[in-house]
Amino acid sequence: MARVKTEEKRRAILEAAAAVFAKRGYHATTVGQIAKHLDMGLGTFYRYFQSKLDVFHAVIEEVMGEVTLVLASESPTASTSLSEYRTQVERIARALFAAFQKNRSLARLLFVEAPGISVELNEKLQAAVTFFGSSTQAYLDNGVARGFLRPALDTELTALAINSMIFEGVRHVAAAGEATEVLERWIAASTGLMFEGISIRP
Amino acid sequence: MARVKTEEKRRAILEAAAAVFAKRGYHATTVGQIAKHLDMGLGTFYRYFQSKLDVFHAVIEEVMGEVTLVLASESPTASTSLSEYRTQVERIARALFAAFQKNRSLARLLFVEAPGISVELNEKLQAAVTFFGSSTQAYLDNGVARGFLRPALDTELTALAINSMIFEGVRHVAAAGEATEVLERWIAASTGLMFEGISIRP
Amino acid sequence: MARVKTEEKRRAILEAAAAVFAKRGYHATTVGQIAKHLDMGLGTFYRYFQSKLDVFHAVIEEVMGEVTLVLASESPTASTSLSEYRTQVERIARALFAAFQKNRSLARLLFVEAPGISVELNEKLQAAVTFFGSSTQAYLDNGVARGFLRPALDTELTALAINSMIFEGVRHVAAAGEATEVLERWIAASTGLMFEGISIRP
Amino acid sequence: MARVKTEEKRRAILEAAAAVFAKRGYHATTVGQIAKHLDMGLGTFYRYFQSKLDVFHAVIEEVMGEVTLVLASESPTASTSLSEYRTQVERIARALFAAFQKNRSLARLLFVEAPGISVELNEKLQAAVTFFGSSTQAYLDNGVARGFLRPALDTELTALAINSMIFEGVRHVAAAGEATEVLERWIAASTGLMFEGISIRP
DNA sequence: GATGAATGAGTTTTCATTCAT
DNA sequence: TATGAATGAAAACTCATTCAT
Repeated sequence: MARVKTEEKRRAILEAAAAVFAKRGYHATTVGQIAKHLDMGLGTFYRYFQSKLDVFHAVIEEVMGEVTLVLASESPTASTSLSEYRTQVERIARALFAAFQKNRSLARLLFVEAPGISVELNEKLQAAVTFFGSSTQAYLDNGVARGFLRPALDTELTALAINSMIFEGVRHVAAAGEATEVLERWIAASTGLMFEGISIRP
Repeated sequence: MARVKTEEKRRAILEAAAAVFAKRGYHATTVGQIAKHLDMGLGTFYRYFQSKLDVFHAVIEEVMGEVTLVLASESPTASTSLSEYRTQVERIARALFAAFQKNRSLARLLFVEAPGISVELNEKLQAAVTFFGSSTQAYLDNGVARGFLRPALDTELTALAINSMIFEGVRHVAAAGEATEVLERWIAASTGLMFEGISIRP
Repeated sequence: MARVKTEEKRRAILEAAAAVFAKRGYHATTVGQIAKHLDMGLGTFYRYFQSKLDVFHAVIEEVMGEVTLVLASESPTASTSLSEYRTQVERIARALFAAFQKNRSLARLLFVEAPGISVELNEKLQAAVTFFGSSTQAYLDNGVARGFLRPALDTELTALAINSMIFEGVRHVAAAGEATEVLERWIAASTGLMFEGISIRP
Repeated sequence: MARVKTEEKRRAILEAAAAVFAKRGYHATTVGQIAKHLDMGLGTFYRYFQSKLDVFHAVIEEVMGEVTLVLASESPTASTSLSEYRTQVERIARALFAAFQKNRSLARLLFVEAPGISVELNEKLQAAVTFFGSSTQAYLDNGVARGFLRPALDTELTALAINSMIFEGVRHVAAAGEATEVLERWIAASTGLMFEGISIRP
């Protein structure tokens, strides 16, 4: 039971920290502000997290976990045709947007704050980007193998380029406030670019 | 003569600052480190820049200036055919890579550190991103008007998506050390994606 | 209980600050010296006062409060005869001397340091001087109205002149160390001057 | 000739320093400001004065010198009657007011800034006050000896009380801007107080 | 477990003074 | 003699972290 209570409190602190970090940024946030956000003693914070950096790591991991969850819910080899894959991509994109839509500032935290905080964090971020890259690459490889994507595709780097578009989309839409319309336009534009390119078809 | 010397010293401090900022990040950098990097008294720094933030602004503006220079050297309406435009895009990409190749960490500074430092700086960055966006959009509009790009193109958002790919490329190649080979692969992959998309042509 | 302890500590810092300020002057005093005076960490000071200027304001207000208290305990219209008024003046003078006797250097702080520190403080001081002036003027007006003071008296400026004598007396006696004798002489001299003037009576 | 030029320059710096000190106060004044006031190199200052404190001492001595000059132009034993002495006192008061009227802020410098700067300066000021005291006392002793002042006068402390009135008058009139009227009222009020006291004559 | 007072290392910034030109 | 670039000591202030209650 104490276990449960402890876990709950840790979770509460984590969420308060995420909120304050998202609002003020890592450096401008003080541990005192996080504590006050919960009407909690300053010292209590240190019973649940070792340091300010520690809770920031936890927040970032939480966010990365959600992204991972989205990716894990889809299979890279599920699609057998172009249209299936396109549908799958749109589904993934929407899920990612939704994850960040909950708290738009989290995107800023993840993409803007985090890499500048510590080498360790930056490496973790880079690892995640690489992981997302190989994940996307697996989808592309599947498409090439099944013959519905171009055979000459440099799947490794193309995967990175696609991911950058997706994450930029998250950033952009997150910045655009109430954004359902922008979201739809972004998905249309980026999947259009991704699947057909910009040049006119012969 | 004093004028010249002063300008030289200011430049030297600017470059030292850029180096240290790039290496350690804004917050982890102390003015003392910048001074020590030049074997210079701490107070001397303050003869040339008003504050740590001041020199950081100057560094960022310097970098943005170089990017602007690259874009300004090309005309959005110069290309009259698909192949001309594709050549132009590759030329711009190479020039951008070269600009950041001088000091690879500058990309990190610009894209990762800067937005989190001050509201003013963030706005400046956002303005630049928007500007680069409209610039790219002008190229796309030209292509649509001349009939060599898809007529249905959402040129505004597609421009942002393309830019995100390009800047991610800069980041990626910059991170890859000695990188001529990676650069060529990136350019091939991203222009391939950009012009033809990933799907097999009917 | 914490409330009480907090108030006590604040008071202790206030008194330590008064002592150091009185001894070394505002500018020559460092917050570190105040802290060391109490064998206290530097940061602790900033838990109780916002800044060095803040604690100085508090010290000055404390001193001005004591003076105001002395004046408030007497009524300008109480005296109905010359001898009553003379007794009242001596009583006020003694009370003022006593107030500053506790810590002699406070007079220096109030009259010498304070006006040069900040515009705000100077205005507060000027307001106090003006207030003490009108207070004294009320006593003089009472005496004129009751017919025991000279009818032609310029009560406004004469009040200021009298006050300057009194405060100079405070300063002088404060500077004279163990001073009962000097105090008595000063009171005799200044009330003699005040009531009879220096010229021989016809 | 060089001698003369040197003396002139020193004088110019002295006056510039007085002006800036008077305007901004000792601590807020920087040596650079004094130099700029003369369109002069910063280093040049140090060819004429050893330090910032050095020039401040010189400025204060200059002001005290003027006061001394006023006192020296009168003789404590010159007056042989009450009316002669009263005329003499008014003459001295006017001369003192005139000396400070040239630059009103000098009064603030002398009475407010100076005592807080250094122990040495404070002692010099105290010595001056004592000196002015004995000077005034000599006048009073003369009056008592010649029989036109009260024989019981405590001439030492009465002298200090009178001086405090006079200097407070300088301060007050100096603070009152264009002040001929205030000056006349002050002289009337303070000499009235000084010679006749406030009580009605029997 | 909870608290919050105490701490002091670490940073930015100023400016009197020096000294090479 | 004049200059002003260079210097670094000194001071205010912040805040993550500790620990006694």
